[in-house]
Amino acid sequence: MRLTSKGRYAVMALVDLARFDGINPVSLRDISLRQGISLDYLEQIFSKLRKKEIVQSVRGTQGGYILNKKAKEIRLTNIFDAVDEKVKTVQCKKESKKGCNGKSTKCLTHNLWDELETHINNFFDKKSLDDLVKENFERRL
Amino acid sequence: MRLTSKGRYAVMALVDLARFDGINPVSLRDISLRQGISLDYLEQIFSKLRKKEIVQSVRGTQGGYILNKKAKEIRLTNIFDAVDEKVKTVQCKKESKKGCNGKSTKCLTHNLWDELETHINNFFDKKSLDDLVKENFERRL
DNA sequence: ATGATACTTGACTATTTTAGTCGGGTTTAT
DNA sequence: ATAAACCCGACTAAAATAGTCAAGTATCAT
Repeated sequence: MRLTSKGRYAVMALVDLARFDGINPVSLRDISLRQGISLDYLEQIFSKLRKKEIVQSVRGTQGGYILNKKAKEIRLTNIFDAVDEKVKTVQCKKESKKGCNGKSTKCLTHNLWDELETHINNFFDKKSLDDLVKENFERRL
Repeated sequence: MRLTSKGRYAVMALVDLARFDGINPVSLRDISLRQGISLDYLEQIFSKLRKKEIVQSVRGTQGGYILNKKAKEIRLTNIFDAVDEKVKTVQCKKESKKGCNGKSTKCLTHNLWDELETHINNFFDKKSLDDLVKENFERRL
């Protein structure tokens, strides 16, 4: 299982943004340069973040993005959700009446994968953007 | 992040095998039919499991595979490791002196991804094949 | 012996996902 | 006016995934 760049970049970019937040909007160009992420790709990512109301945009010169909520209230879950970084341990649709692999019953390991999914999501639920900024700050002392 | 079929199938197949283990070798054909997994694909998977000494093969008619260790001693970690299902949260090579994304320092969120990796691997370390067989048995009562 | 069953191996391929790129906008401060 | 920035949709190359396929070899039952 691997984390995709989109999810990773979204978090990196938001941590970067959060560190400067409250003063001026931060432009994607700056984030792109600091974090080494393609500007075009960042635009895609921030478009999603804006639609999910995690950030607000400021257009025009001197524009950029600012957080739309307190960093403490933004959790990894929210970020990943916004950019469609989902945790998927099974193929089978949840809604489907059928079991896994086209069988009529749930596969032998269905519960296991559900547990795993919960385990990972718990981690994402616990971490807020604020936590990340603070951890990062402490590391630098 | 998604779990690949290879990893999922490996675990499903081993749980299936473990339930019949101790009596006779279990053929991949049977596992294929019961679990709805392509026989050819199972052969690839079991080839890896055998090389990592998780199963033993018995050739010829009435042949198949048997566990090479006690189910209690086989952990998800071992299984995933055998079939190259790795947990990868960062792109950057561990060995590389350089940081992430070609920068000279570690990325702002490097610690986070390391933590996540550990969190997931802990889950895999705790679960043994025996646990899975038992859980499955209890569900059926 | 011989046929059937089952493991063994390696190469090949189609599909899907990922990770972007590209080209055109629109808005706004200076 | 113009440059800096956001905005949007379509396109594409590369990688990973999920298999398939072909040609074996070993062993058992008869």
